[in-house]
Amino acid sequence: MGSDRLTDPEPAAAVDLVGDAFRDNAMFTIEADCEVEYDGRTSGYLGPGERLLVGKGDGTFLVHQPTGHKPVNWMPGGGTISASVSDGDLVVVARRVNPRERVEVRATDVHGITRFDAHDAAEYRESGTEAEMHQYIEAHPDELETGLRIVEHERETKYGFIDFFATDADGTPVVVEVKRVQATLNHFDQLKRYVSLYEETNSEVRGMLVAPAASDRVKRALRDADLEFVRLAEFETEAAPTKATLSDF
Amino acid sequence: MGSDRLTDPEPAAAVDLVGDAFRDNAMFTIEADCEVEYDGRTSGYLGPGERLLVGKGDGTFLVHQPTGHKPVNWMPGGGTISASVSDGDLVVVARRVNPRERVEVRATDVHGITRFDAHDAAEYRESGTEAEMHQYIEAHPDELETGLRIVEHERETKYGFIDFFATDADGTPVVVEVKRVQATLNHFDQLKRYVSLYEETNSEVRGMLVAPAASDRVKRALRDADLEFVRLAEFETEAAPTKATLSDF
DNA sequence: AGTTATATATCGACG
DNA sequence: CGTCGATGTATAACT
Repeated sequence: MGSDRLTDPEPAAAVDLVGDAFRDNAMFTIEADCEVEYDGRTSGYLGPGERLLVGKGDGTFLVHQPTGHKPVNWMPGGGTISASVSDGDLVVVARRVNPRERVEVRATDVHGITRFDAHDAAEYRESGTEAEMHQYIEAHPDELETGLRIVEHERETKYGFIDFFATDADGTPVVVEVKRVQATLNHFDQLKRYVSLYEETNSEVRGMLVAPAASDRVKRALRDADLEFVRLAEFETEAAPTKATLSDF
Repeated sequence: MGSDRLTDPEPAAAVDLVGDAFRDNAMFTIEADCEVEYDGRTSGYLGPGERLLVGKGDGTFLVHQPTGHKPVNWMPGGGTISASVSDGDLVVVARRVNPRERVEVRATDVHGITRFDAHDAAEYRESGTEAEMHQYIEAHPDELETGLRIVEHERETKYGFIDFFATDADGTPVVVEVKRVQATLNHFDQLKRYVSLYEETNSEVRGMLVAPAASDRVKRALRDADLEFVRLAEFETEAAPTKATLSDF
């Protein structure tokens, strides 16, 4: 089918297109002058202006202003999208139940509306994630410290999961927390929580935060708590090496 | 001007529209069969399929699959969007410098492309945020505990910011951490970090986590650490009361 | 520009 | 379905 387009449609025609698209599991986009209201986890109101509305078959609904990465209002998938005419305006409502929330758009002027029956079976494949960093560490624990031996990966404790439970060359236990990005105070907190747990039974336990970088404040917090920072910036993945592309930087 | 639309355009025409739109600070949407490649903080590839592409004048670029709230690939604002023809395909590239990253879309079939010169001066107004919860607590500290007195809001320490520094009826200092949502282990960590700091000089300091709810695990962690949970679910805002709407739940 | 904390975070994994 | 931790998190506030 591809895409259907209405330019400057009557509200009733737009209502039909939205209803049909949602029923048929299709996407739609609307360029419109509108007001937006949200009610749910918080509540909010956006006065008149021109925005791009996007709806998907899974109930996802987005209101995009002319700038910014994030939609100003939205509804994640799982709910329903419906449309109606009210006082001569197109009104689109996206709702869901858990949590109970609702986005309502009143469009006083619909410039255009497009239906798009998109078919997409592909899945995004990504390299360089924290999961791959874990694989690398498991295969090369010496990169963190000579003689380090991984005992367990993703060990569960009563206060959460430890990335790695290891022992050093002397046999002292080491709790290892790994971050793909610059370490934050919250990451320090996480490590501290796990280490505190082990200190209840073994005061000799060490704690190691592994990340490509950390701010001075984080490093000081670690030092004050007798925890360690280990820099690990580069790691090779088991997957295919980086491919050259036509338009490199 | 409103919106311009090309249906099943030649790649060269699409290139012109994208280039003009970005130059003129306008939004554009493209329905296309395409492949996507990302390189930057990580790298990834998305095989052929039909997606909705959205570009904005600030450099924001989004690739939306038929389902899901989040774009499968994106570029936040601040960078540039450019288009070209390569091997007969429309290629759109969005880049930015800090961090250095790039999204490249190769569209083998462009179903449609729409330019939208959106004007929007309105700002979103929201109620029920954590900032309002802070205001409420500052005005009604007794809601947390009888006799509690707020000494300082957003106090900076060497380990980060404390939501409230207070004293109880006995004059004992109380560190208060406030969450608008159900408390998590990370929130417990945060409070623990601040309290630990004060315990260095005053072992009598109390720590209070204020939230609408907390899981059993979090409550146990708090109890084990001699910290307290205070439930605060409802609070009135200084702002206008909730308005009734045409389409209530 | 760097750091910290919030978010209607969303999402996925696991129990 | 709740809980927990990662995210190419983005974003705002502040230094």
